[in-house]
Amino acid sequence: MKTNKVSEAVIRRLPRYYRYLVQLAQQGDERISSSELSAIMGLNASQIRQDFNCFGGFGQQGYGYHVKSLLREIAAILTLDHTHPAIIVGAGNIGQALMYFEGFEKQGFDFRALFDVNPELVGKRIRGREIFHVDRLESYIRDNEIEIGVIAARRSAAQALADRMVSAGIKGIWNFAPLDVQSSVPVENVHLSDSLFVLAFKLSNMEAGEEQ
Amino acid sequence: MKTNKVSEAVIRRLPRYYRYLVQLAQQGDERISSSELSAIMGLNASQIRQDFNCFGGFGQQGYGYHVKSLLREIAAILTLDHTHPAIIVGAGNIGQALMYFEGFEKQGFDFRALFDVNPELVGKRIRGREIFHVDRLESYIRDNEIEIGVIAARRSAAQALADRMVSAGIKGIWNFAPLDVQSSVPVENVHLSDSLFVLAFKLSNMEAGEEQ
DNA sequence: TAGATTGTTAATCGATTAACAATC
DNA sequence: TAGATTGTTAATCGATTAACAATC
Repeated sequence: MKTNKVSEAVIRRLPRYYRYLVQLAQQGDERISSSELSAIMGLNASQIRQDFNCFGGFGQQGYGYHVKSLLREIAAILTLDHTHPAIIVGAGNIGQALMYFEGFEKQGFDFRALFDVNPELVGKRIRGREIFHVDRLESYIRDNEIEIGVIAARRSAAQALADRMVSAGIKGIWNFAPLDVQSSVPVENVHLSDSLFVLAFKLSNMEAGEEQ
Repeated sequence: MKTNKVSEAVIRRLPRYYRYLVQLAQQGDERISSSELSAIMGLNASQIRQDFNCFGGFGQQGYGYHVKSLLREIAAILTLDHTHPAIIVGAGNIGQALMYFEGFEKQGFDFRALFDVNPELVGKRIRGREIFHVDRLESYIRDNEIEIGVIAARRSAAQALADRMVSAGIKGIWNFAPLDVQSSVPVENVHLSDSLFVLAFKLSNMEAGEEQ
């Protein structure tokens, strides 16, 4: 698996391939060609082949792609074949909702603890995972070799929390606060309101039937 | 405001401009040039000018952009200057968490009701908004002229819910279920796990310090 | 007026799509 | 072998960036 320089566009399509391949595998499909997959996903077949070939050839001429093998390869590329220890900072509605997501756990994302400043929350448990005071953030990250830090805190606290987590050795940040967190480690900003605003824009500006 | 053909890339930058302009306005800045904004946002100044000029010229040669005016223009483009009646289908953790987001309401998104199939949830209220049985989905949408339908239901129910909402006259769908909902109206798919997978990929594949 | 900065056209870059030889 | 479909190179398309005349 040669991962030289994969463009952001390709990376963002990988989880989508993964989703469709899981579905194909579940319905028992053994093989699929790039053109069949392109029809299902609404992509171009060439693009699909180009994308897969960023990571090495997974197909076979005259046959196409073996669904299970391809799925395993994509899962490996996305590192879904190992566990990612994670914590959630901010035990409010978003933090708690994320903790209840069963899908993440199945995919190897292990949300081990929550952190909050609210003394009424500290000590409680969400889905069996303890809420600690945020004072213990750094030591917990170090002691448990946490990889991913989820920011589900208020906007004003987000950047400082990111800095603290990075200094404690976190490897990546999943940010739900409505600002662009800056960091030396990879950050994924989930801007829910940005997405809602784009929808609102399209509501008024797209002609009927323009969307797939 | 001439909105001819604005590319998806430009549309997705608009909420980001909006966020930064809100901040600039809050800290009392009166004017900003495209190059100053480009430095703050990590974009190219030409791109910023090109983006704004998709919607008409908001600036003034030799001066730059008046922050408040520009903010008002971007808000209008994103239709944040009027109210968007919305409902949430699925009163589980995600649905409830979205209902508790105060930011959306301030921006004109009015989540008026929730819907669920669970009889233990039906009749309860979340933040003052009633949870109805999903049987009443279509009539509620029609009677209250709901624009936006949020899908916070399980994957298996998502597509059928989308179809039902569209047939009842919904104008756009904000989908949190982990599949690509197909629809004749605009859809914004918020794929949380996709975003987490991208982060996991970058964790292993990005060299230190590659991220901004 | 001189200086600054936009609006806009032109150049570049990168991503998508097409084409086809390789090969199962 | 013939047919099918990949892997990969080449062409196209669109988005980003640069340049500069217009103008406040």
